[in-house]
Amino acid sequence: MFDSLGELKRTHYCGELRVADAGRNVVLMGWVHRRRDLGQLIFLDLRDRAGICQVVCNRDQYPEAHAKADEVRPEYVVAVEGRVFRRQKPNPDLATGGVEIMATKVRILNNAKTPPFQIEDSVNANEETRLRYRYLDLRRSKPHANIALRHRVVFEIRKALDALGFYEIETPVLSRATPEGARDYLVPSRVHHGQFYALPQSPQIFKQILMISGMDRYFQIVHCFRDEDLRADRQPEFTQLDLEMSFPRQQDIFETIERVMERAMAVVGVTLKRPFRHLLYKDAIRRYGSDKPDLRFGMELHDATKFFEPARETFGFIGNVYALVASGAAAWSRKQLDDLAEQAKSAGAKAAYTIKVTAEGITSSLEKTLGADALKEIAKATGAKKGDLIVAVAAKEEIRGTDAAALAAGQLRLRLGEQLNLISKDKWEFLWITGFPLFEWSATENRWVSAQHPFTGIIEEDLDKLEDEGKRGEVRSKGYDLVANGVELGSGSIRIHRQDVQARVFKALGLSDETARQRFGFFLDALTYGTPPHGGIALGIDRMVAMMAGEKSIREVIAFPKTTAAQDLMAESPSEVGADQLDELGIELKSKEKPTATGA
RNA sequence: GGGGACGUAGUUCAGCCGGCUAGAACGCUGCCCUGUCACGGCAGAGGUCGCGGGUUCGAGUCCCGUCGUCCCCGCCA
Repeated sequence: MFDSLGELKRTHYCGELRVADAGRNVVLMGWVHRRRDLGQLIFLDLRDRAGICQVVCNRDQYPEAHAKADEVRPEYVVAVEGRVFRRQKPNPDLATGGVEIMATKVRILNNAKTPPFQIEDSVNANEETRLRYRYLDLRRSKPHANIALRHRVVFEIRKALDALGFYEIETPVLSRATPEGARDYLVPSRVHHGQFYALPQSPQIFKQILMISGMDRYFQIVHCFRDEDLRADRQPEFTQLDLEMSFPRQQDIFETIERVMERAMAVVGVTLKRPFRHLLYKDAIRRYGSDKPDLRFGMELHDATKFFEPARETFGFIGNVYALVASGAAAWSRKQLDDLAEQAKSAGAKAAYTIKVTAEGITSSLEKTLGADALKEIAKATGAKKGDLIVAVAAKEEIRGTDAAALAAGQLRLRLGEQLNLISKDKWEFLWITGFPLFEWSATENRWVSAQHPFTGIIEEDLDKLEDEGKRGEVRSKGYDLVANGVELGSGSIRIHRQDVQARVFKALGLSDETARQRFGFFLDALTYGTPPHGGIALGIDRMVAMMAGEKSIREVIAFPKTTAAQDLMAESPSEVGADQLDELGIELKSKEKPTATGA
């Protein structure tokens, strides 16, 4: 039943044919999307990556082609030779709907089992099935379009950076473990038993060394690895646009990225306003309760602490109180208010205190405690209008070094923005966040840790605070984040290029000279041989493309993603390895799990 | 590590307070059909109700455990 391709040459993609092609002899190749058998006539919808085209097989005119079409089933791979005809009854739902192919020859190049789900965007298969048969899933137009979009975005990024004089340089995938930060993926060495490579969490040190090497401008579209639990926006291996420049002002890095983003966004027809907005970290927290604020809507936080001061003990709240104005929510039902209280709690608030501003006046259960005048003042201070609901929150618990109440209010702001439909889907708000603290307090480790990584530069006037334990939380870094629509797309910094400053940071982090040498010795050595001022950034390609594609999960823009249990359902990785392989690596398993009755 | 949702034909799902000989749609198989395009018509096949245990006269349904997928918290410099 199978035919060979022979000398047959494809002339067009199925999806490209138009009325202007009528009269042409063409050869198409693709998958049988659907077959409609009317007896004398068989219609085949032939599909390839460009789209779908209808093929007609007529028993009277071309009996052999018809006989082949009779054998064909969905997802068979076929070649069709024929002539393009203008259709008498066009199909407006199809890009190629104005034409059809009268088949003179049909060749069956391969058969196919009945697929577990139909290759059709409108047919929902659950993600587990889709991932197990990812090759079939990717035949569908939406997943295909996402992967194609990713290609175009990455290609534009490469073109933009090439135009700006960047070299694309590959850095090692087998490297060394860096105990700071996320858990490493380790690869055992066969040659050196007991020693391990680590897969890079980022090429951070290598790209800085490339600056020391005089490469001046480096970039890489690079896979990075972190052995941490997964989320909709987190995979164990993910792709970054990593770049680094020598002798840059912060402004130069911003301009570079803004140009790159401008070209990338143009792929989906979005024109970005340059330059991007800037916001200081402390202002982002104070005004939006987030270090990655979504600026597609307003609803800024109002500091209402002083109004709530008389109730501090009664309510037993700690820290500050922030108020949000939910416009039009004064009319919310009891159930909606209950939901709001629930959401406030899950956002980290102790409770949600509400004040209704209506034509009849200002009403709230807070009146007893705060007094009617205070309510009026709050309404005035927040600018609430009639019909609005003021929601005030305090933090559930204190978090050292951060304003927990602001963060809770920020979370609530996002949910309210969504509920009140304030977020327009086609808006794009990019901004830079700067002025981050260099250190943050780690409650689990009970010490100061780098907010970003230990090579982040320091604002000069704060250098003196490095040695002052009490002021460590006040040291500002030269780091910056790129935020778009409330999503952190990337972060970077001007780096430390002086070894004396680097040594002081390690000391402030509580790393002894010895430990620092042990972990970063080769890098510290390199720093001493004439390191230029340098800085850079890394952007998450998966998140970027997911946003552009309108997808919630980055799995939708990764060809072969892993599940939340870090498995590849198609390739069935990770997998056990043979005893001989382990033996070669000098590895002995501690205990081998007995396969369960239900096991794979 | 913790919390939540889900798991029933190939697929997506329904199955109420325990009575099921487990249904629907799509898909699949065979036959018919010259203008279909989610073709249509007729006939048919297809199930370890994720897995294990328990309660019960009786379990898809209730209970316990377990496995898997997804979402969230922790974690992710």
